[in-house]
Amino acid sequence: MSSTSTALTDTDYGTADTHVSLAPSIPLRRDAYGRLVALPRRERARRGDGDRLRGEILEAAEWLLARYGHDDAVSIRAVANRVGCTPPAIYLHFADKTEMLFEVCARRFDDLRIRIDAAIEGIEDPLDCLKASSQAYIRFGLDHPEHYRILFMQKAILTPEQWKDLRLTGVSGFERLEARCQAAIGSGVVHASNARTMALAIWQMAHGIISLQITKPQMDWPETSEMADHLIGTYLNGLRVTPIPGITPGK
Amino acid sequence: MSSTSTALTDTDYGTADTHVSLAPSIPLRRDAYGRLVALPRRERARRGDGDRLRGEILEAAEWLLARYGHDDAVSIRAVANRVGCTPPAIYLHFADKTEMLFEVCARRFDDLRIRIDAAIEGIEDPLDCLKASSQAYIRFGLDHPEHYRILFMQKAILTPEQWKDLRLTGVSGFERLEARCQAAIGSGVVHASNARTMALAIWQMAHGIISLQITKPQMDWPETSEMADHLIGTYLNGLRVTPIPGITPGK
DNA sequence: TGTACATCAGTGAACGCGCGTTCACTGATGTAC
DNA sequence: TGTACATCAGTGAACGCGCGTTCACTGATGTAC
Repeated sequence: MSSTSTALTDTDYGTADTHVSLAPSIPLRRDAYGRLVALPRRERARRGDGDRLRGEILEAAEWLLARYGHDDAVSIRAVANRVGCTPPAIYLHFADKTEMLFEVCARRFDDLRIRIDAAIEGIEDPLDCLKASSQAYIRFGLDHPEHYRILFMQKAILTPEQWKDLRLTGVSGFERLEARCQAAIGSGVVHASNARTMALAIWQMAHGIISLQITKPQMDWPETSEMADHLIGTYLNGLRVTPIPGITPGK
Repeated sequence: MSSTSTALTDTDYGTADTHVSLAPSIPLRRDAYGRLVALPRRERARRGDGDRLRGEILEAAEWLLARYGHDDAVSIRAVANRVGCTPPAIYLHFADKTEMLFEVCARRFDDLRIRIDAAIEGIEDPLDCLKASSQAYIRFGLDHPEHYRILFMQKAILTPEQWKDLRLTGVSGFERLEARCQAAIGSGVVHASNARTMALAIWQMAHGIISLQITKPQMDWPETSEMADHLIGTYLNGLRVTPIPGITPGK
């Protein structure tokens, strides 16, 4: 399903409570998180194959993000350590740390498009289509909470160029959502002032569901897809030209 | 309106990492790194008056948060510098940095209750009441984006004890929202399965509006109260026992 | 077939920084006698 | 009315850490002649 897979089953040089099984010849030390990390051990790429390291860096960053659940764990040094190169080598492939992190997240979000397309395939009814795409978006966000946090829940650590609306809306799939809203309006099922307002509303709802659940996991949330169905379904019902009286969809 | 006012017009003694412009009468020294820092200049509290510093610390933290717009600027050292005491003095009043930050935010959120009460005063219709309280919540969040970010948009930097549901829901006013939803259901205007689901939905919508606007201010958002009216009004319309066909409230 | 040389893919060591927190101490102030 | 003493409200100096980034360098590899 995803193009950049994160193998959490990879050897984790890991936490203090696990037994570490490494070839004795590999030099080790502990970093700030108490992880045992291997000192540089990677073989340098053949000439002309320099981009190999770029991919390995992104994979390592992805792994750290998934393993430790916070981008604090994705420092230049930690990435270099996991890759088996030295910190400066990262600067041969990325201008700075921000660019590296952005690339990790943007890559992951490439899958979103695929997931949404799969979710709405074959659905004729424009409202069902909107519900299905929202469900897919929400599921995706909760499946990749760290990527979602970095891209959509943080102060703009990313440069303005990276966050030009184009890229932002491209990554979140906003334009395509807007098109689906336009289709719903065009079909005459709903009565809305304009597609943009409608799309923003749906995005805000989906974002609310995802982000509150990410920041407050200890709350006793109802099952996600039911919650989403209730919220988005009820909103769409409220827009209907012939609404269904007081029926809470999905309940 | 707020009990702890932050005077942004105060002299800015700067954080350690910014260029410092100080009144000439204030004694200066250079720290280990050559930075100009203000010497401690606060007079120590009289005996029995030790809690005075506690208040000054909270004020300073509040000021830094507002001035620099990010809690990165609220370091123990920066707070101490602004107060005119030394860093260790802060530990006489707070167990650690997290507790200090939590107190700053919780204090601010005491005002939320007042704002919501003022917003719904005299409103009879239960749906109008829900709309008004949501509007107030959203306005409050956008008026204090940093506090909102720290409490509701970050990884749990706060200890579990601080985030026991009790405190969380108390701070956000969730229980009172739930009561208003129960009132709406009781009045027979809406048909919803239960008040909790309804309250969660409204909270998610309000949170979506606030948090997306905080993280993506560069997007071309419609006017906030209109947006809120559209979203929450349409949702409530969808729940109505006798819904209004395709009318987008507030548009 | 050998050799000079440019280039690629990095390394090693450091710079300069800020951070939260601890620990031993101090000087003014109130109080008991 | 004076004085020993406990306590309060702090200070000064350091510990130990990780961070992003830069700069001068190096060794293997391919290529031109």
